[in-house]
Amino acid sequence: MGRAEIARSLGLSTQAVSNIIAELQEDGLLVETGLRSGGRGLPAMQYGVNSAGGYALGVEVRPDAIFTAILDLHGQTVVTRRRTLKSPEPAKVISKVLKLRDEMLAKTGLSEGQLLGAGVVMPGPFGQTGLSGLGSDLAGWQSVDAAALFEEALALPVELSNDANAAAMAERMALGLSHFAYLYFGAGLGLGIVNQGQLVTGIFGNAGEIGHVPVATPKGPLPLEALLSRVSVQEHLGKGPLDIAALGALFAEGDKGMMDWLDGACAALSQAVGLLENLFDPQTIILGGAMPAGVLDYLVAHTELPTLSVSNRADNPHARVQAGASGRMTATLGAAALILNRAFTPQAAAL
Amino acid sequence: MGRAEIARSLGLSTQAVSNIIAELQEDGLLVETGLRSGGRGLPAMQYGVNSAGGYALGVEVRPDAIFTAILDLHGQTVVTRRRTLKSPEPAKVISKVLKLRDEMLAKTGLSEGQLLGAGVVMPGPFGQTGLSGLGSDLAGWQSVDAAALFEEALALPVELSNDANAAAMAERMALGLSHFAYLYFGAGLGLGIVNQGQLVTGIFGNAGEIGHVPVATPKGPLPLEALLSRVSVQEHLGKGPLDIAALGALFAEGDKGMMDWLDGACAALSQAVGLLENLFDPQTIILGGAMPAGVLDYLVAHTELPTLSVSNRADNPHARVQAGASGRMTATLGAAALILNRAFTPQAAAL
DNA sequence: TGCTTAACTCAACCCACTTGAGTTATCAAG
DNA sequence: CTTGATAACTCAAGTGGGTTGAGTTAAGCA
Repeated sequence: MGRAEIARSLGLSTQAVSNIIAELQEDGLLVETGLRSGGRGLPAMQYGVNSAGGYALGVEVRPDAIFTAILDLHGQTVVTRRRTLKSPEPAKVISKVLKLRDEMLAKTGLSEGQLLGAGVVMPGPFGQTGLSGLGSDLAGWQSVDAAALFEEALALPVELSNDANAAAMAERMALGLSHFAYLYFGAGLGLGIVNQGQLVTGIFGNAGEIGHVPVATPKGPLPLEALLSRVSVQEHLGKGPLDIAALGALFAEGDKGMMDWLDGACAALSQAVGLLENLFDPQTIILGGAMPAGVLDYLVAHTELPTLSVSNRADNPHARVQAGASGRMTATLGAAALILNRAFTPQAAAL
Repeated sequence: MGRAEIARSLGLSTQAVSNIIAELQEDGLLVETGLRSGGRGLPAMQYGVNSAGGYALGVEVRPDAIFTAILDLHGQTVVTRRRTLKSPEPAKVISKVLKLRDEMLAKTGLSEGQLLGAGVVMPGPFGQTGLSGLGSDLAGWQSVDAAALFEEALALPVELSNDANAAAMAERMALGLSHFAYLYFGAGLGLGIVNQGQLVTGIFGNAGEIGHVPVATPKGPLPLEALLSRVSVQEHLGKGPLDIAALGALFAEGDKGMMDWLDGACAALSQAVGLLENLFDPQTIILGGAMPAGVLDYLVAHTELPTLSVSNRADNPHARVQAGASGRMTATLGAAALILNRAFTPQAAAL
């Protein structure tokens, strides 16, 4: 955008914008991106964010592994790292994260000072809740203030979030949506809710625990997670743990068990879609996370969209359900996106 | 609060606060509320909002009636009016609303200029959706820009909302909660969701359509609204339309049909509570609206709270479910509260 | 009685932003 | 090719909402 255009959209004078641009340019956060073509008057000098003006660190802590990534200001992945973990004990996690950070900085030639902040993803729910002890929480972290711990160790501002919320914010950056629900395939099934561009986190950051919501099946009500999650495919197939590539291969060859599971998953998803649409009135519902892209696409294509829904309207410009980013690193990249999102969106302190 | 206290909590200098207070006092929005007692130093002059500094108009349009109210800046009801309506045709509604406003102004001796804005409540969902034509929407309003229409007719800023959201905001003012879900008994069952002090409205303002969410019953899944709403009591009792007083009387005398209905309602509410808690992680869930207070209290007392919930935690300072304001005017007062809420909370324009 | 504490005022200052006039580069009509 | 309209941009002076720091007042406490 040019100065005048920015000024109009911000309600400032062009002079003010000029001053601010000069400052940001000096700090290396903005770069000229060429002159505007066509139109009357003096051609406007265009500006854009300098992708190298700063970097965001993303950290995902899993029970058995740590994933890290660095994104630039354009949201492009600069470098990623994965490391297995013997035990998720806080002290070990912290030292491993520091090591991975240093490795990534060394490899890319970046300095610690160029990191704007760190997004940290950990399995929720946070604190002692009625869902604790179901295997989804992280041993040794129940009574630890994780955000403060990382903040001190990394000497960076930290945003703590669960996997689904982080992945949702990454998708928000990519698609520019303001209202959506994000169904995230992790160990179980997570949900990120974005309303007016802001995450709906709940009072303790535990919003979006959709996995335990019951859905109707021919055999009676079952938790959504029992029909729509990686664990549920694996149990349905009965071949033990399978990684994304293995699931993708089974899907590609049209494996009977897989297609069978998909039938049940589509039925469950259809109910979840109805629920989410009627509760949140989103622009769209996005599926993403640790699932093969083909499976996500199949779910999107074959899920029956409920008619009894506020989203069943003729003037809806978005697909009601769509596939987002897939793969194992989705949440890690989303963690870093939390920092970018914070840097780029205005926050009002609510009373 | 005194100047120094305000300055600290706002991060401004005392001088800046002094200047602003002087201005607000001149405009009649602030009044001195006496000196602080006890403590060292010069006793602080306390200030509070002048309840007579402005007034908010609340309008609720129903298929067969119009309710209006005026609240002062403390949220106190100044005057209310009800008028039946033969047809909810836009032109008739507008002229009736103007008449009611003038009546209320005349009765209280207020002037039009003292009204800060109007909150308007209409039955949702807004626009053509998959839930249209189910009897909940208002004839003649489907393709009308209601907000603009009221804005022009009343020459006031207008906030348009559905009944549940409006009632939720009224409750927010009263209880000072930042995260909660509000189950509102209207014709059907509405839901208002507040996260970080802001309403979760969805992209078209239709969020919170919980009435059609299925819940499990011994006879198979039924819409929540079929078990937990005024219509459902009436159908269960089979005595035709009953007003709040009649329902309250039946409840007081322990009517068999009523207690029977309450059993089913509690079971349904229990499931709804689990759903809302796991999706939103609220501080509390509030029941309110057009139901006798006794019935709301009974529901709160006898609903089994699900254990499999993120809200089932020892350190939760709030009751998980509680009763809010009951009665027929709840949403109307909530409409006016929308204006007060807007006046008192900072809004960040999201990109 | 005198010291400490704290709220508040006064007056000078600061800085982000606006205002208004002037400059430059492009398009389009004569 | 010339001329005028259009639009982005710069320069320099001005403005207002805020800060800063010193001084004033009134209460509690030793």
